[in-house]
Amino acid sequence: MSTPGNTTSAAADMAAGAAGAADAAGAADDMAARYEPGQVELAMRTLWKDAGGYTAGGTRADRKPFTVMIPPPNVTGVLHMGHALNGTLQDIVIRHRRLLGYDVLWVPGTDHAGIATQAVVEKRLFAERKLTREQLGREAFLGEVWAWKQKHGDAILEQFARLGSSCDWSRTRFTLEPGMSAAVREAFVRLWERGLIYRGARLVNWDCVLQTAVSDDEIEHATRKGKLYQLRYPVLRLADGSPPGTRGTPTHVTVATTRPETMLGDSGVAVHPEDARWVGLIGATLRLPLVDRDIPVVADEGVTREFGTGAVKITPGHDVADYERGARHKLPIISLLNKDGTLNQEAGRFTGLSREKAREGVVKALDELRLLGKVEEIEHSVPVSDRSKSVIEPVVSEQWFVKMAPLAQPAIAAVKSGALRFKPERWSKVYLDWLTNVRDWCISRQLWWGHRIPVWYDEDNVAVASRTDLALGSPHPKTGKPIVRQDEDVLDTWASSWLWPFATLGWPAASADLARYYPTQFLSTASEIIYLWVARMVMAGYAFMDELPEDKRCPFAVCYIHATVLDGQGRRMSKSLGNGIDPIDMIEQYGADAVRFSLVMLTKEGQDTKLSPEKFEMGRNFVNKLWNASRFVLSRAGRLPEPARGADGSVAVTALEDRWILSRLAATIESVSAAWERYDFNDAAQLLYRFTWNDFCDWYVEAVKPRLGGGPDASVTTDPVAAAVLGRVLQDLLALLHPVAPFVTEAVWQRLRAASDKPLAPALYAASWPDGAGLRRDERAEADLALAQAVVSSVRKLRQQSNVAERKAVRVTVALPDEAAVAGLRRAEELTVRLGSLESLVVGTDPPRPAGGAVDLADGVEVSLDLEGLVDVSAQREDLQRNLDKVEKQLQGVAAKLSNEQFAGKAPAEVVARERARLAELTDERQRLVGLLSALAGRAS
RNA sequence: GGGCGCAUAGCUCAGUUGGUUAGAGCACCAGCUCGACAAGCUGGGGGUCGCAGGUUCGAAUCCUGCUGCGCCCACCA
Repeated sequence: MSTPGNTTSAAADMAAGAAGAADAAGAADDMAARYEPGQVELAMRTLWKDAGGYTAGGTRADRKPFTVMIPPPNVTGVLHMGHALNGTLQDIVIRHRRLLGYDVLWVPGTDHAGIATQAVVEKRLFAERKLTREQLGREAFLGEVWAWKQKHGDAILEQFARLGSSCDWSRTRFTLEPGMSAAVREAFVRLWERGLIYRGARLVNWDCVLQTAVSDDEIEHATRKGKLYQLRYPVLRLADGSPPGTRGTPTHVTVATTRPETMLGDSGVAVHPEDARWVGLIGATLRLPLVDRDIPVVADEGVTREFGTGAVKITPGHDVADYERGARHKLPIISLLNKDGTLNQEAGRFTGLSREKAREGVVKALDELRLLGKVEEIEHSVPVSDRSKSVIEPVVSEQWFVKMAPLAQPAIAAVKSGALRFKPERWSKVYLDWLTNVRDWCISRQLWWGHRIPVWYDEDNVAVASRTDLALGSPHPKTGKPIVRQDEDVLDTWASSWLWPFATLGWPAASADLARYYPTQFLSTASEIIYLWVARMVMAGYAFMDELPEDKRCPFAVCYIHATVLDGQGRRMSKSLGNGIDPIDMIEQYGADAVRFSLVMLTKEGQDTKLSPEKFEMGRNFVNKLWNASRFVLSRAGRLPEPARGADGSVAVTALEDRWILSRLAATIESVSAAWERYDFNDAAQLLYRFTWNDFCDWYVEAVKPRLGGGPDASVTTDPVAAAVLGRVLQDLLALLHPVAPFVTEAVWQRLRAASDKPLAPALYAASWPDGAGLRRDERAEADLALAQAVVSSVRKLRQQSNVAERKAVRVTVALPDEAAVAGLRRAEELTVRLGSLESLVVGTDPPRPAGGAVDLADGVEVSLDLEGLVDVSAQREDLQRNLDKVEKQLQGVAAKLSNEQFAGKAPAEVVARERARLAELTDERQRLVGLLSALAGRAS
């Protein structure tokens, strides 16, 4: 893969040039011992911005496109941890694909969030100027909202940028801008033409504070304390006209309700048709108290006999279940409420009262009439508006609806056919369940901030939808009569955001962007908007992109549902609880890379995660480790030459540690590439963490130190092979880490570039993904080095156990299980001696053990230190005994397994053989440990 | 009421299709100013994998039930 030199920009060159002078030693001069994220982030953002490389198309117009649409945050919003996580995941995908050479487009933008934004501005207007929107008027009020949007609306995008998000800022969109209006109107009119839009009086969720209808998906259910009241309605006459009490029938019907004031709007009572208690009353007429209305008793299968008294009052105007029940029995709908939640003239003497006052009044009045039964304290669930937190009232109101069932079909098929895949997969069930039971969508909102419904009426109230504005007085396209008004309402916010994947690309115009970047490949979002947004976008894709071939309509191929970020106690982070952790605070405290890396390390495939500020230390420490390792390489390795290649094209190295790290690098490139590709973000981060910290820093850098100049021994000069390997590993490592930690990797890259003899891309973000060229797995090097690691670790342990200073050279004898291992350790001898600070190393399958000394035995590797009486006998004994206990226990398990005939008969031969070998190893190890312990006992006495 | 998820070391979490000795970070203990890094280095201790059954030669892993916690959906008034 070639480095895309064509993305070179003068600015990046300049920044790179400034970062390091021609002499390599200077590359690390300006690197502080502690990584300072603030400075680096500012500099890198400037570099990226000036380079302009986030803009899609351009010199990459010949590449394969890869598109991601940001879930547009609300303009009113501030960045929270969910955004930070989601922004990080999307940026990882985008940066990874950019490095792979794709023409990536990540479209940023914001959502006008009708209700939320209007509420914020209304609140401020009242707080600052004591004005309501009605006092200001529609035009002036909208002016206020726009002014507010201009001033605060981009704050959240700026916060995304601080996180390092590499969005194409030149394509920033807003759901209420003119281009979106054209899309919204086109979509509305098309639905209208297809007969999928209708207006009707329906029971809707009414928010009495915001005075608008809200959709089912905008309400939440809160558990509140309340009372369950029993009300007694007197029987007026039975079905056949006979008086109450005839044939032993009850003289009153007792019903229960948590909202007694709604009884004013009752138009019937329902009982189960087979309920013995009430069967005689079916068809009877009741006299509804307080309003003296005559209402029937009807039989309804839907009534649960076991619940309460088995009789249910029916209030079709203010209860969803009753609305349907009332419709079944053709009962009149009585609306009791004004828009603000006060009672209207239907409420008789309670007219004008608030819901709460009316409730008190009704209860008191019924009590006085001795028609109030039992009153119980209960906990029940109450619908509450997401936005205003006020109790939602179901009310009957004229609204616009979209018929959803036809739109849902292709969206269901998309998941069933695999055109759309959820990750984690389980969310597809949630998505499908909603779509298969989808209800019609109430899309009108009684707000001002939003897309005005493109419907006009003539003097007879005949409605028509239009792509263009119809002037007052102009002829109605259907009736020819003059247009007298436009619909006052605006559309639900989601009626614009469901068009996001293509409206942002210019639809309904046939734009080049739309042709090139639709459909997108990846969408990452929160589970809570699967219904509100994800499902609707898929429906919209199939409904409006229908000129595209079937397989190009689905707006995204993968929908990744990210983890929910919870606080340290496992609660949702929310403003009201005040338990949120501000990502910007964290970025300032720990750095953007640390925030990104920590979030990815902490969230495994959409599993909810508990977060507390200290968690970011992990990322900060890691970034600092990488920074310092880089600082070391740049300051000690001198110029970094391009590694020489052998005849077979592989990097030519002979030193064990070189072969080993390149082998580990090959493995890491492969596994990390696969993990990013699969969107297994956490796996990739874990792999990178281990490779960077354990393989590269702990072992390779330590192993290679003596081959580098600039150290304590002035006579040592840098081995060019070591420098080449260091350069190569660092270069690839930076690229591998760049998607998750863009700032630090770019900052180091700029310096590496200055120190490297190989021509590197002027900026890492536009460089190329490591292709593993010249690298290969070297199993023998990995095995040999593992032996060295085992011996060195044992030596260190014995040193501590015996209080021998770390750098004091010791004589060591190692006994290994077989000749192959002996040969392996001999190949790693030089390294072992050096890293273990050994004076001498004797290796064999059964070498003569030093007379007195400390011994460690693990995994068949027996390491003895010749210490001549320095041994702390009790510590040794304790350690060996603990070891022996463990071995005994394991031995028992393995022996039991092997003596089980079933095991030998049924387990695969390979497994049985492995167990046999294990038995032999353990037996040998036990024998040795017993011997060592008895020898120790002899010495102690 | 229905659905989904979680329960593994003191804490936060990994643990692929069942198969040698269940891992990491933090915390803890002990020792380290060694020329990248104390945001560090080295070593160590710590888990009957929520409970009870079942399937299997073999279960943290698969099945059933239970308990606890969380989320989503739902018109039991």
